Amino acid sequence: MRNVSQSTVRRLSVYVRVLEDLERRGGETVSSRGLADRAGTTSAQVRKDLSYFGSFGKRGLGYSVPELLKSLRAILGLDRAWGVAVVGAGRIGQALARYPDFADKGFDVRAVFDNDPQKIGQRWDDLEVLDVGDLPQVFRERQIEIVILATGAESAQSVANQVVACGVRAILNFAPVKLQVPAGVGLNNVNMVPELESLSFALTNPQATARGVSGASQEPS
Amino acid sequence: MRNVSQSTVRRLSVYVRVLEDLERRGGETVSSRGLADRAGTTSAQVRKDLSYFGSFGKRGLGYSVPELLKSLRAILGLDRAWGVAVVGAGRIGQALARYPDFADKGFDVRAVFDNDPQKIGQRWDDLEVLDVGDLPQVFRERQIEIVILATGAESAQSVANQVVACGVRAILNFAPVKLQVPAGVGLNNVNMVPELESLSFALTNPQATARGVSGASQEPS
DNA sequence: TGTATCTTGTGAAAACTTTCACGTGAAAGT
DNA sequence: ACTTTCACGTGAAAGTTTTCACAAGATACA
Ligand SMILES: NC(=O)c1ccc[n+]([C@@H]2O[C@H](COP(=O)([O-])OP(=O)(O)OC[C@H]3O[C@@H](n4cnc5c(N)ncnc54)[C@H](O)[C@@H]3O)[C@@H](O)[C@H]2O)c1
Ligand SMILES: NC(=O)c1ccc[n+]([C@@H]2O[C@H](COP(=O)([O-])OP(=O)(O)OC[C@H]3O[C@@H](n4cnc5c(N)ncnc54)[C@H](O)[C@@H]3O)[C@@H](O)[C@H]2O)c1
Repeated sequence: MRNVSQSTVRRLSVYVRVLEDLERRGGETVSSRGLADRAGTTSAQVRKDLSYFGSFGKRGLGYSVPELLKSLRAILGLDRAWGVAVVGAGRIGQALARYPDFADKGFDVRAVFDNDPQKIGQRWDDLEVLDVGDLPQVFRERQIEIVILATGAESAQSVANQVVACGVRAILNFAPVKLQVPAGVGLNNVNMVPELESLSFALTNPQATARGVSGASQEPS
Repeated sequence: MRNVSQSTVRRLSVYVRVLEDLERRGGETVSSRGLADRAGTTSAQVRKDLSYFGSFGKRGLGYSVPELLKSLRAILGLDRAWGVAVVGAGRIGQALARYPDFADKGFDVRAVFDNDPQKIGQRWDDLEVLDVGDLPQVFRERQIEIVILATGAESAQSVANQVVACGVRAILNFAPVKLQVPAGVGLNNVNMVPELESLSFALTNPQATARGVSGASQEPS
């Protein structure tokens, strides 16, 4: 398995979601076409994506829903729980720390940190906001592997440095800064402003945005 | 200007951010290289991106910071204010509605809606949570053009239908569902779980994630 | 004026991603 | 057993995006 593109990985996520849904409904098998329609892509794309990782289907029949789900979960590393910490207990940090979907998907938020004495000690559900000074110790104790960074932009780089120094190798960053992290550390950024700006562009330049979209299947019947 | 790719538009956003920063520091001109280094891309990419929209630089000299900023703002539609509404006054809706960066960038959150009587009437800063039943009237009065959709997944499609019926042609969706919208309506999705899953993949398959990244300039000196 | 230096704008090439199309194996029915 | 149908897996083709590389315009300075 070499050189799998980011878009493929993102689509695998979607396939997992679709397969979970099918399994819940009692579906036994699904074809690349069935998967594609529900995931919003094409059957060829589904087969190509899966082919990077092996052969999972039966010719003439399709894929076994539970088996493919199991395989994809293993590929994405979703067959285990991950220890997650949120740093920055502001509005977005709170929304994220208490977002139930994370735990459902195996991303256990095991700690929340802030450096504001007003915030430290607050209890949210079964989480307590901890002092960012205790971060190294707590990270070790609670086996934190993924950090959700939700401090203000000015502190983001320094927090990133700290958590990397603690051995964390994956950061989901919400602060609007381009973080510098050493090679080998995974970094994904979530930026809302560019999302709005891309909508602004689409509204301003309707002709440059012919993108079909919406509703119909991607391929001929 | 035909067929500008989504990635180009996203990068234009970044260039605007970098240029604003340069302008604040009093920078007069910048080269494609200077812009690229700060934006995390390459000089050729910068020039190519800009070339879709015209010629903005002076050979031998680079780009005038204020002029390029003005041009890019016009291209992205950021030389005006947009009327934004948040639907769904839950945790994430609240964080978004009160996020000061939106207003700074010309995205005016002019209304927040919910359907929960407990939520309706709450005041946040100078926003009041309104009844989603009043949505059509308020949208007309306050000239809402972009909707941030932050309800639970089950209501998302029905809210989308409502706001499209009110003439809204741009939606930023936070609910984890694939919304169906008519052609001509811009739709961007923000999904946190796939972001975490892609980190999980990177942690699980380090060899498939050789991506250099981080710190150094993208191009030779 | 001439020359040296800089950096744009852009075709062409390379790299990457998606789509096509078909050989092949598996199942079902006659 | 044979035929038909289905749908995977995969090379090859098509399409898209990024990178390369260079001609040409602009400035600076002797
Ligand atoms: N609110 C949103 O909807 C939203 C959306 C996208 C991105 N963001 C970004 O997320 C970040 C947080 O936004 P917010 O709205 O929650 O802001 P906020 O000010 O409410 O929260 C920031 C929190 O981080 C804490 N903090 C600051 N420095 C810290 C440090 N060194 N260590 C630990 N904690 C520290 C602060 O005490 C505060 O509680 C910002 O960078 C913002 O740009 C916010
Ligand atoms: N909390 C997070 O960090 C987070 C992150 C990413 C995505 N999301 C998604 O955003 C959405 C909201 O998440 P949340 O954590 O804020 O949940 P929440 O339950 O706190 O908020 C949802 C709000 O929407 C309101 N609502 C429901 N149906 C409505 C309708 N038809 N019209 C108007 N309002 C309606 C509810 O009354 C509630 O106030 C969910 O789809 C969630 O999956 C949340």
